[in-house]
Amino acid sequence: MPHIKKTKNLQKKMSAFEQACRAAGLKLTHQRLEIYRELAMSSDHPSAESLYKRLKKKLPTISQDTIYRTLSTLEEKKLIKKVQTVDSQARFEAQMTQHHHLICDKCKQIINFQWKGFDDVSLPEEVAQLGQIHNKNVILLGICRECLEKQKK
Amino acid sequence: MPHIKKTKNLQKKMSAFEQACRAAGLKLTHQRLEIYRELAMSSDHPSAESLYKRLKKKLPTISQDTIYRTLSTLEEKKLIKKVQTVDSQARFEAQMTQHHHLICDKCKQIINFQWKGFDDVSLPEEVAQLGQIHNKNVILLGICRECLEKQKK
DNA sequence: GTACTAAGTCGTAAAAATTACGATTAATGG
DNA sequence: CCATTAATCGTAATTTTTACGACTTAGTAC
Repeated sequence: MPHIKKTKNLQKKMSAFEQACRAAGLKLTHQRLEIYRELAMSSDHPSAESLYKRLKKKLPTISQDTIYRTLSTLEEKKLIKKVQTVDSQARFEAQMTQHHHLICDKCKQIINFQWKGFDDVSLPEEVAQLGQIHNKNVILLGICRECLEKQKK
Repeated sequence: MPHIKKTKNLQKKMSAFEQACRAAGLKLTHQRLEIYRELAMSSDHPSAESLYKRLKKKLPTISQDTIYRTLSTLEEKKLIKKVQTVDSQARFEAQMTQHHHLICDKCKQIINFQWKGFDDVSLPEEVAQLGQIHNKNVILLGICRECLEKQKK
């Protein structure tokens, strides 16, 4: 029953999030929880704008300010991540475990993937000397499987 | 004499750029050439805004529209690159040879580096299957040497 | 050189994305 | 339950990017 598993997973994420908020001194407001829940449920790395649209269904009075402010405080506290893109809209994800991104040139979709082989390799000495590295990530640009299928038709 | 070498280098870049423009069917306007020259001379991956400011000294009447439009046509024709960042302003570079970026959390500087070992390694099968990959890049997040020195004081 | 034509530019303004503000509301610790 | 203080709302300002029509210029052919 994959659906139930997913639900349980979300519940786990939510309680971990509540813990983390308390640890960071952030109040557990309804809006903050809902913003995080929405983001944690999304696999498409939504922008602030699209989160706003999705959340208005549940919370019709929520303001854009709340979305933007909440996203940036959560990012500051390292509870969510801002994703590197070339587009003008910033995009976010709740997935905090080490992973990498493939960005589709056509549909602008962002796909997560793992690459343990890369994670394990250490930087060449001359690169390591550039500074103190906290994070090492791969970004692939190309065309996703979905868009390739469409092209065939 | 490093300065002369740099100048020669720039001249080379400029004539290569002129060739490329002709090949792409782009007219060689004064503004377009100056925008490219400014970008090619910059190693700090400037934003449209800062290019605008720098160029106004030489071309006081240049408009923002021209900068933005030129940058996006040049990017379309693959003569320059838009850099992936998490900040709200897009940033650009003229450096087209394969390289990677270190982004400093403190000063937001973007530093180029080479990593041939990474460039040569091929993607794991399960990653390659995600789509047609055109580009594979590393992004390091951390603190640059310069900012580390400052901290010590 | 002159004239033609399409592309490019300028000045201005609109649109899109993000951030700010004061009044009000709600969460937390006691 | 109360007080304190962070967080939210509604609205508006700011910042970043894109668009529009009039005008200018580069490229080309004569």
